[in-house]
Amino acid sequence: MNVNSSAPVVTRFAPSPTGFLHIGGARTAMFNWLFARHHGGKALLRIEDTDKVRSTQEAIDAILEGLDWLGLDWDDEPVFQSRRAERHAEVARELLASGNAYKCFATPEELAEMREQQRAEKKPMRYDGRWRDRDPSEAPEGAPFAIRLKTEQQGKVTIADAVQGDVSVQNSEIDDFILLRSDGTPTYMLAVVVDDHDMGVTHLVRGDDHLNNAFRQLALIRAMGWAEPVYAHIPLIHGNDGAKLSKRHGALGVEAYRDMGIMSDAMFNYLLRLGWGHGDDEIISRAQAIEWFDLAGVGKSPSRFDAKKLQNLNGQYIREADDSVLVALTRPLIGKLMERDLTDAEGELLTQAMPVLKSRAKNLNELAENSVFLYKKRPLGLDEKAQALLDADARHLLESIHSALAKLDDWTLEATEDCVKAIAEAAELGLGKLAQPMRAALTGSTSSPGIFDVLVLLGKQESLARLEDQTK
RNA sequence: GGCCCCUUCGUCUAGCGGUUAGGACGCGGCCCUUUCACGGCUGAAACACGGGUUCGAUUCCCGUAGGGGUCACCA
Repeated sequence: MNVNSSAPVVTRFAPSPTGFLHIGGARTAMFNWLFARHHGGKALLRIEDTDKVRSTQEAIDAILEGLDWLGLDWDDEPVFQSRRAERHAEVARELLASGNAYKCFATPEELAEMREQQRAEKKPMRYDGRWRDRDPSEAPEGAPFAIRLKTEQQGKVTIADAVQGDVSVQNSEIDDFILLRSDGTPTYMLAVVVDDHDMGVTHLVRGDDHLNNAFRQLALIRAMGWAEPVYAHIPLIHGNDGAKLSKRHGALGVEAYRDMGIMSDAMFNYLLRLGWGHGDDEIISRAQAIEWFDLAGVGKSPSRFDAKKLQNLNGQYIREADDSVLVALTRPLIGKLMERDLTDAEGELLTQAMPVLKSRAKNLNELAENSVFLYKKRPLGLDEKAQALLDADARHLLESIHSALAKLDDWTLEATEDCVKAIAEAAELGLGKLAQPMRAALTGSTSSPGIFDVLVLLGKQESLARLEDQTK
């Protein structure tokens, strides 16, 4: 039945460029890519830009960029569906010649009326086959016509879906749909089937909103006598309210998550685990994903997008990432916050600070924000909490800390810590009593990496100066 | 409305006839602690319902309910 199942795997991702690459599309792209890579096959890209009105170049760029950000690469050149209209029409004509399709002279108005009546009678709304057996000569001379597929009317079809299992539909449910419009342009149904065939696609991995279409497409494939692909209809991703993810329900473009400071690897991992599982594994690298991915692991029920979990995953990826990678990603963000580029020396400082910075951020933007204290110009502006912390007592303490620290020759974690602890003991105060004012003075805020890390990172001169700024 | 699909903690999932129903996020508690995080330990939390089949159902079958998808000369 599935003629192609033993052939080398070819998958395709076929977005229509009417907007950005949203989460659902991104995951579909990933699954196609993963499946092809797992089997050592090809992953192809096709831009379904036949809707001239809604398709835009900006959308094409956004989609390409989104895929690239996710680390998905494609074999061969992308196919643009709009450029293949002539081939689509050729197939329609072939079907007409072989008697598998026929001319339909019904006008759009006439069909609208038909549907209206069906609705009124509460009957299923579908083309009633009024031109199926009529002779074209009955039509007015030179009248425009559409070409419809002559579909099977008896029995039923079943698709052995790799995700959904066997799905059957009565043939009577499938009407004679249009292949070629009266203006000679191909419909989506024709275009997909022809392109998938011509591109040699063996496995169709797509959202299950296409499950119903599969039956129509299969009818067309059989009429042409072409090899049947394996279908894999993956459940949709729902928004937090359980409805299909749409722009209204927070279906953001993939680049929005990038701008939120999500790392590509984290996004990839999160999307992978949305609808697909491999035992108890949560953190899965790309390489591991390619090795493990299969259609059997794809769940049948829709899943909801959970931003909290994405954030958590992102935090884990940040903690595990190489400092150099994080520096490269964060440096431009800091530049934006500072409204100037970092110097090389400042970049070097970021590298040194990264180990103590990265466990405190769940996204790259936060990481950048938490880093700026390193580069702020004196005297530092203090945030509200820091301000409140520095009362007269605290400022006095800062004075003694400053003078003690000033005497240190050895500006290390150990030396500074010993020094401050000695002061705390002498004053019979907890370390926190000293550390918080110091933090306020040194970073301008009440939270930061360990205070001795800050001291060492800032260096003796800058640290003492910042402390002194707040003794007054 | 017709047709199709789905249903394990709030969420993502493991499970594929016999388990104290496991993990992760989130939530609560405790510990660590100079803040914030990290980390460690720990607690609450699920098989939608009703019938079968079976010695035994979360697991297989059938209904019910709920949810979703789809019904264009859009893609």
